Amino acid sequence: MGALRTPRDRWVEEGLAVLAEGGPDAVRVEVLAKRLGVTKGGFYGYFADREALLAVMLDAWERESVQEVLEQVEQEGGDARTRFARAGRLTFSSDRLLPIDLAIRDWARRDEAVAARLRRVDGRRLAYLREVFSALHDDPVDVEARCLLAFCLAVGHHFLAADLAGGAPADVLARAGDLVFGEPATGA
Amino acid sequence: MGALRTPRDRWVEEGLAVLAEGGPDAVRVEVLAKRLGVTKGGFYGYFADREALLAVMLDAWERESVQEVLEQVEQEGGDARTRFARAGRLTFSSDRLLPIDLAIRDWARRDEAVAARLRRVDGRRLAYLREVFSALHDDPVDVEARCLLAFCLAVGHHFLAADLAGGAPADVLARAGDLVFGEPATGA
Amino acid sequence: MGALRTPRDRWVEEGLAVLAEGGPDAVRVEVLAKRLGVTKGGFYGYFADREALLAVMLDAWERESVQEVLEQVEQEGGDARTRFARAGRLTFSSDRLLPIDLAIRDWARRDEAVAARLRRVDGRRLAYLREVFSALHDDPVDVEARCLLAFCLAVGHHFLAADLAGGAPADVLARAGDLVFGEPATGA
Amino acid sequence: MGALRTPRDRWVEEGLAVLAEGGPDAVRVEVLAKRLGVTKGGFYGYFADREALLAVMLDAWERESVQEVLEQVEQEGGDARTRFARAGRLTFSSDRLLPIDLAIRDWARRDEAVAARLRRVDGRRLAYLREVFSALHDDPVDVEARCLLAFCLAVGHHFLAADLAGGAPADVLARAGDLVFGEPATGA
DNA sequence: CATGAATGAGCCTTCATTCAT
DNA sequence: AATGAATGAAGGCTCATTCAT
Repeated sequence: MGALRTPRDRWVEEGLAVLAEGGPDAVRVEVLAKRLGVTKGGFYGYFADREALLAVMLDAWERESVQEVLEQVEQEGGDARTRFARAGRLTFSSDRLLPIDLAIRDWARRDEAVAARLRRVDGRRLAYLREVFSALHDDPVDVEARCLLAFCLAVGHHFLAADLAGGAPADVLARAGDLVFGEPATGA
Repeated sequence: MGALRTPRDRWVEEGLAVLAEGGPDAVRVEVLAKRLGVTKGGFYGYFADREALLAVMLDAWERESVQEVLEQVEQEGGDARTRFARAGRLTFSSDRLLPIDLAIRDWARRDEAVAARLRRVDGRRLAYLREVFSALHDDPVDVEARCLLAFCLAVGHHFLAADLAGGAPADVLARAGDLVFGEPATGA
Repeated sequence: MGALRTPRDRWVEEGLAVLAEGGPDAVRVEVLAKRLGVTKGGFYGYFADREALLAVMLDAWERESVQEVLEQVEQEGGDARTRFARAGRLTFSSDRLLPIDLAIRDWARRDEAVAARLRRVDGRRLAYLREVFSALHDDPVDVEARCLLAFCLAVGHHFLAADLAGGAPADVLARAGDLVFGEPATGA
Repeated sequence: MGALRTPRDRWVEEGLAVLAEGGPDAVRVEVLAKRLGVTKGGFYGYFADREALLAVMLDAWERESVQEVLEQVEQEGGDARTRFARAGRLTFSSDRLLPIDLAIRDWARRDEAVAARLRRVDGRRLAYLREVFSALHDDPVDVEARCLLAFCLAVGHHFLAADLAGGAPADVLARAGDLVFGEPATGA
């Protein structure tokens, strides 16, 4: 998807790939040029400077990670938990989007402009989560608490290194999901 | 605590401070020298190169974040939830340790040697968590799921940017804790 | 006056404007293109390279600063001092020509080809000056000395920075003129 | 004089030499490094950036061209015209100072900070000139006019390219001096 | 012709590293 | 050990120039 649209887009695409791999400090004009097989001089025909590229990269990520994901989710329909799972999968299981998302989360801790963008994105995701949980629980505090847990689970387990992280067996993850969703069937 | 022990330790200390503020890429010999008020040439009397400092920094962090925290927790005693809360507070509420912990989590995603260390640390924390939850729940799968949730909650919410993150009201956080701990008494 | 004749001339015109503002180093193809609202690629349809433009710029300046000025001066007639004053005004009071003239004077100190052109131009101006002063003074040495002084006064005061430079009151400038022209009537 | 004092001074010295030869745009860190036989990296141990060097260069020039010249002039004594001639010779006949002075004059036309410095320097020179001429003439307007002429003569003829400039025979220059100084004995 | 795209050289600046003192 | 000085590699940015369309 978007292998090589305009040459400008290729810089953005490659920038996001490097961001995912090495964080914002690794996004260097020279590195991108080498990966794209062009010379770095050409970069400045598309962007005023490195900062400008980073901004455009964030624009692209913001657009892609909210609009496109939600559109796809709603198009396919399903009940609350189904749609939630699909949104989560699209965002947090995408080999492409997930590492970018995690890199931006770390970046946001040091750069207020990035934090503002992440707030916008997470805000929309949260709104979506609230909608899902509101269909399952009445108590507003309960809904908020479950939103928080779901979000932390989705994001946080990628920052965990113990065996429980990637290596958590399916039944443990499923049980954790049950706890968050509050399935009364859990105990059964 | 350990403000300026040996001059070598001061490099490590300052390195961890910069790591917390700007990530591993920001840990530059020149920056540390300026902050310490010495010349960078002296650095190489203590460390072979920049890599060596990073390794020693990780050693120091590993020691401090596991041994020292757990020692202090066990020394003061208390029931499961109390000891858990204290361990969490020592690790995740420390103005000093928390930002280092988060920086290392991100770093670990790109550097396998760092990831290995974080696995060791998180492994010990997880073992402690398991102990806590085993006292409250019998089903091993349940215990694992609650460990996972507790850990994700503790770590993950620092990587969230929406209003729910830092701005979550106390009652929402408390309810989330209840859900994780599975206190039947909460709803009553 | 010659605002936009042929598109080629517009490059020359703009080049001279930039030369006046920032000296020869500031005459860059990219800058001119931006000021002209075209792309720099088109430049090479008119000029072999940057050097060629500089040469054509000097051609244009030489033509304009000698032929056109003198033509206009002679056309209008008058006595020696009147014609001199007019020539001086046309050259050294023109918002357009003066800054170009000064820029080229400095440039000539570093580039022999430019110096050669300036010698041609100044030579013709000097010949004109000689004519003027010969009508007022008999001693050839006196004429030469007054030519030198008049020329230095006209050119030099633009390179002075003290209060006497731009801020010289009218009566001081007039008195300096009297001294150069040697009007015996001045003291009377 | 000042062949190789501190290594830092060598950068300044070389910077002034290049300024004299090629103007401020020619003062490039890389060029200076090559001329000094060192690598450009070392430059930044002495100066924050290229701008800082330019500022220090101007400091050095200002000091040298005012203090040192006037000190030497006054030390040796003599009558007005003698001291004036010596000051002029020290400033405008120095193979070292003259080209720097001319380069700075041109630079000052485009850079207000440089213009401010040149105003300071020219101001002090003008004060000195006034002193000289006041001893010879009573009328203040006359004194100012002769100051202006003397200054323009000293500076301006270096910006002239005609044969009259460098090639003016000694008797013409002497006569010009007579006109400026207003020697009544000239005709004798 | 004029444009968009790219090249390559040059320059500014940073920084890890070395070394004589 | 610590400093001052220097090195060399890297990376950001500019700009003259070329070329296909």
